[in-house]
Amino acid sequence: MSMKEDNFADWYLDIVEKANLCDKRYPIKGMNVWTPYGWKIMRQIDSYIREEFDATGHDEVCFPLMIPEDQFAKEKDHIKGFDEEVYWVTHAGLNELDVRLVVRPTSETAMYPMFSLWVRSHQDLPLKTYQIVNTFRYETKQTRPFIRVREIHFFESHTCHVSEEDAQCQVEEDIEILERIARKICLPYTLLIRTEWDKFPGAHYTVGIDTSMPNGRTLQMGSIHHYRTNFSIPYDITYEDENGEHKHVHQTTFGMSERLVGALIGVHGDDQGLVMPPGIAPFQCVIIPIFKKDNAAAVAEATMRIAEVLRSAGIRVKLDDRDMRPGAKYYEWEMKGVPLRIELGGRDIENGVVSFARRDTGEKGEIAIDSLAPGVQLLLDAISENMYQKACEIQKSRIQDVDSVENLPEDKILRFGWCGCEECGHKFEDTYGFKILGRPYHPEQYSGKCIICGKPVDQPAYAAHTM
RNA sequence: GGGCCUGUGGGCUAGCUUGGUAUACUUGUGGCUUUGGGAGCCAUUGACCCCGGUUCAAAUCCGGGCAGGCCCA
Repeated sequence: MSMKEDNFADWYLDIVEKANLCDKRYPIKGMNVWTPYGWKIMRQIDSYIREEFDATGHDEVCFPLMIPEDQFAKEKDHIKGFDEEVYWVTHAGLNELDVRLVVRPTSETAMYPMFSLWVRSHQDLPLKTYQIVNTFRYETKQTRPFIRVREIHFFESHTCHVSEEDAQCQVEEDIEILERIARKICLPYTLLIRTEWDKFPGAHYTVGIDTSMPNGRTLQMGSIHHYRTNFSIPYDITYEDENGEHKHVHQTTFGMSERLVGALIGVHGDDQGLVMPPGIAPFQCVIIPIFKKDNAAAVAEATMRIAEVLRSAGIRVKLDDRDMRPGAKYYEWEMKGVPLRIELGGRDIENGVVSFARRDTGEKGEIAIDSLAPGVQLLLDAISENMYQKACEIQKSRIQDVDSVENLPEDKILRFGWCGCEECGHKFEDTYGFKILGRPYHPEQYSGKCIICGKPVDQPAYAAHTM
């Protein structure tokens, strides 16, 4: 039994520590320091997210961190949902503030009063914006790096549309973007419409994006919300249509966070450490020179040359020329999850090759120096594909159909019948300790009976223990 | 929300029951040496979470705080 499956909690913290992804010693619970390697990973993910959202017509913005209390409280469900987990600024200098300030837990209430100024005509729509900022939530539960923190590195897109249908199209576009991001990070996911009691406060509906972790629990990596006019009414976001009528906009949001980092650690890592998906690895390939006393200069020169060849082919390369034994470097870069290691020594130079080792499979081999860049690219693509397939298989194997409440498997995602009523839902959750993740966003082939009341249903529900 | 456990150099850790000079390994730094899977030798820096209490004396006992970890709802 591997450490990863056997004791996920210790394994996870060990990897975070040894790969040096963050420093947990900052003296505020749930607020960790992003150290260089961890931040490089986050930045790679952010860059790709930016690329995707820019390419689909979204504009990046950046709103203030603080929100006046009265502005925050306009949407009643929203304030109720966040009441117990926001940070308050109550003083400034020596004065107590007349209007307290909320430190944003998410930015709807910061943005929407401004949106009401920005949007006047149907020509201003759709309004598609996003920002990547830190948000704050006063978590009272146990915190864990990247997975449950109080200061959250957060992506959020916010859009306004002329109609519910238009907003619905935006949800569809978000799902396409999500698919590309998930491929890049090699993470499988499920899209489930959350229960009424678990949806985002103020939303018309919420689609949860979950992935499965090695301890059998699910981790929500993000969510997509359709707000209808639930926010545009209290925040008065209206436009004038072609006929001169004033109407409320329909809104959506898409949120993702640093949990993507937590997910990729958990899904891809092994007992040797992190395994980074090539798509977002800060270093896709590390080059390690193998010196001998008499060939040091020639080897150093050759490694610099191949590093340059790979770099100019657009590959993110680290040349590790530190004065250490090669074995020590292998262990270190394996821990950090670099997808491909390239070794170059006297023997390789003579043969006109470089030696490589794959992080995902451990496979070793050689690449002819003449076709270095295409050879490396081919390997990176193969690693990415292999990681994705492997993760998908594992995720699939964790979903289990159940048709009775007898002997529910504790470490599986349950697929079962639920009539959809709150009474049966709460009864199921409270009695068996699973959380209902929701019902599929994309309808599935299904016919069964509600596991509680026995009413026939044509769509399944999913439930699991969550991180 | 409820319960349990823990806090000692950068990391990991001994010592705590029974109060009295703080242990090992690792890392860091300087040097010599070495490089196809964690090399070796020498020298050296570096710690009892915070506040209060008990005591001649507290890492050790007591109370509170902060921080970390686990389990249950």
